[in-house]
Amino acid sequence: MSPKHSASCLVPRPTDAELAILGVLWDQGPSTVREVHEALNEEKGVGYTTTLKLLQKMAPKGLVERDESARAHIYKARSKKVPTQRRLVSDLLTKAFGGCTPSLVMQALSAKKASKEELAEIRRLLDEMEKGGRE
Amino acid sequence: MSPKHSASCLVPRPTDAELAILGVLWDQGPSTVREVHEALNEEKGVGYTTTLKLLQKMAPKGLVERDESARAHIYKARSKKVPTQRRLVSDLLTKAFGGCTPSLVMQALSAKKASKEELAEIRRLLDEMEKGGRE
DNA sequence: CGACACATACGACAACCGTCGTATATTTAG
DNA sequence: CTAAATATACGACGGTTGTCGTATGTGTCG
Repeated sequence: MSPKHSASCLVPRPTDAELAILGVLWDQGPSTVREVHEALNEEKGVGYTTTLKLLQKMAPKGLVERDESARAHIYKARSKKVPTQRRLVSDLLTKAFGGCTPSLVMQALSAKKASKEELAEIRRLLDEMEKGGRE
Repeated sequence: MSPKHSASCLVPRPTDAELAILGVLWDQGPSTVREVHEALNEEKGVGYTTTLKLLQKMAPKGLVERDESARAHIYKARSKKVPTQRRLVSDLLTKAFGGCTPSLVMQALSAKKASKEELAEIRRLLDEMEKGGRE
């Protein structure tokens, strides 16, 4: 039993709005409030102070950290992308699928038709998975 | 473009507690409040009136419907299992994975190690998927 | 210097979620 | 018939979310 994963248990599950912000930080790397805000507002129009407040609330939660050395504080994602994704999907798996992975995968595939390339990639994942850890 | 899916767009996304209740209704079929409550309380202890209120709030949302002909009202899931699952996973796909299905599948597989049988089943799904709708 | 742009801080707020207590009506047991 | 059990109705509340307005401090440019 590797003491690796489990990632971040103290960090709460990000809400939708928080996830959108994290997405920007994951994409762009450390950013000022304004940078986050503008990247976000390409999609939906929300006030600048809203983004600011969101970021401020996310810091004590451990979702982001900030560097206040400059006048415009720099925010940086603290919860990493992959563990967060894994956590969210794991949550959904237990809460909505009773832990049945194939069922979730099936719904994922039928929710959005995957391209031929994507299907091939998933197949490759299965191969690696079977080669690697055996149950 | 088949006018099939899209399922229920008026129905709001069920919250965690609502999803737990829907799970019971999907399993047991139409049930009284007490039946739902007791099935739910195998896991976690919550007051009877809490379950009652939840169900009452879910009715106007369209998540459940109720038959008040008997003294003990009978509640019945109105949002079906598979479309709801699909909706939830589709939501997660866009909000947390940028629509990249293989990434979601990969995280799903590494979140909970799937058994050999499950992996085989997923493979079967992929076969069917490739045989069926081509993009 | 003075005015304006821009940064953070922070209180307020409406909506929602899950929780429960209590009131009230109805059935059932004795 | 009366009392206990059981059902629904519903108000209330503490916590969270996402939204914003406003106050205030700090650069910058003419």
